[in-house]
Amino acid sequence: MRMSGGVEWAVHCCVVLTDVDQPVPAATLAKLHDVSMTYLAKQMQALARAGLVRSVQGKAGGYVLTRDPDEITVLDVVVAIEGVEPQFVCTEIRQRGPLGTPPEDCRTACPVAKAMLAAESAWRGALKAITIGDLGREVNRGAGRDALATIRTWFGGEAA
Amino acid sequence: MRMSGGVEWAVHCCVVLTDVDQPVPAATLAKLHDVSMTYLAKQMQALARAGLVRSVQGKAGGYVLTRDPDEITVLDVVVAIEGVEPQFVCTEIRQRGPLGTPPEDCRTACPVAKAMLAAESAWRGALKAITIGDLGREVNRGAGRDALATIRTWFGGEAA
DNA sequence: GCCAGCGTACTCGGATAAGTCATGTCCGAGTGATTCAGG
DNA sequence: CCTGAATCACTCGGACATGACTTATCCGAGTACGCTGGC
Repeated sequence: MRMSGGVEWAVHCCVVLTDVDQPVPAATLAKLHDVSMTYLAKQMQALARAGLVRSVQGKAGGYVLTRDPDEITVLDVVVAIEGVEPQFVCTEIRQRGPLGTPPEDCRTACPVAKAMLAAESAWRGALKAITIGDLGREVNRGAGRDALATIRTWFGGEAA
Repeated sequence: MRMSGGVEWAVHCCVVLTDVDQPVPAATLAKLHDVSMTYLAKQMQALARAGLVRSVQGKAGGYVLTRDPDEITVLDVVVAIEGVEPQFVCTEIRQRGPLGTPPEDCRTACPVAKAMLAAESAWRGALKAITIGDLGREVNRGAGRDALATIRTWFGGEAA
């Protein structure tokens, strides 16, 4: 049950996209983080499909956030990359086998599934409570300076 | 990020082992749930390695819980099957690339990692709050009868 | 000096291989119950 | 009838194929910019 490593890249990319006013190409994002350019492109495509970022084609193209960073939760990014399928899927074991519970007695969810889904719900709730904007502010606070502005300036240098 | 399907089997097996007084072989557990006997054996091995169940060899052998069902949390079972590795591993992206944060500024954890780990912690907390004993009682309550006793009786018939 | 058209270079996007892990299976080692002979 | 050991059948345990998914990559489609030529 390991989370895709692409999620970490995607979240970081969203954070640095917080503070830009022009599209940033995937190649620049890859160079900034020193990761595989083509694979990161794949993650950005997923973000675009999910509607979190907007892709701009052409010479000065790239990616831009579609809405305010405070309106994008970490959960949104995770779901965009990992998909919407829940981590636990109940296969209704209780209905199988010689002593299987008859379907008419299965009005309520299987207790095992309930426990798993409750935990998953707690996980989602925690991810939903944090926005990309929060992360950006915390990055700046932790660095003791406006790190995002530095990156934005560097973006300008790369574009030129 | 899908959880192994074996976890569901393992939890159900632990629940039915709640109420037995003699070892139950993996073959019987597989027949009860109508699942692959050999693969379920693998899961039971993992539970034994984790110390949740005790294996008894020989003719009347099988598996028994090692401690009170109320002392075994669902998290214990999940960890036994899935392993202890966290679902999210921070690769310290912030330290890489031309604008990487210098290590001396990385005293505190990366905000992205902090968010992910907080969510994972919430997930673990929810799983830890539910015990195998809880699930057994809920199964009986949902069925409106002592379903576990029925299974125990059936175990006796299988052994004979 | 201004405008239209064209070429170009840069961007994303989906389709395509390789590696890794979960899934599913098999056979050998070990052990407790049974059985059977002897006292 | 009791005791003891040898046998036997049944159990677990780890080593071995298979398939799906994540990871990583490539090439083609599309578009905005910049240049050139004409007005």
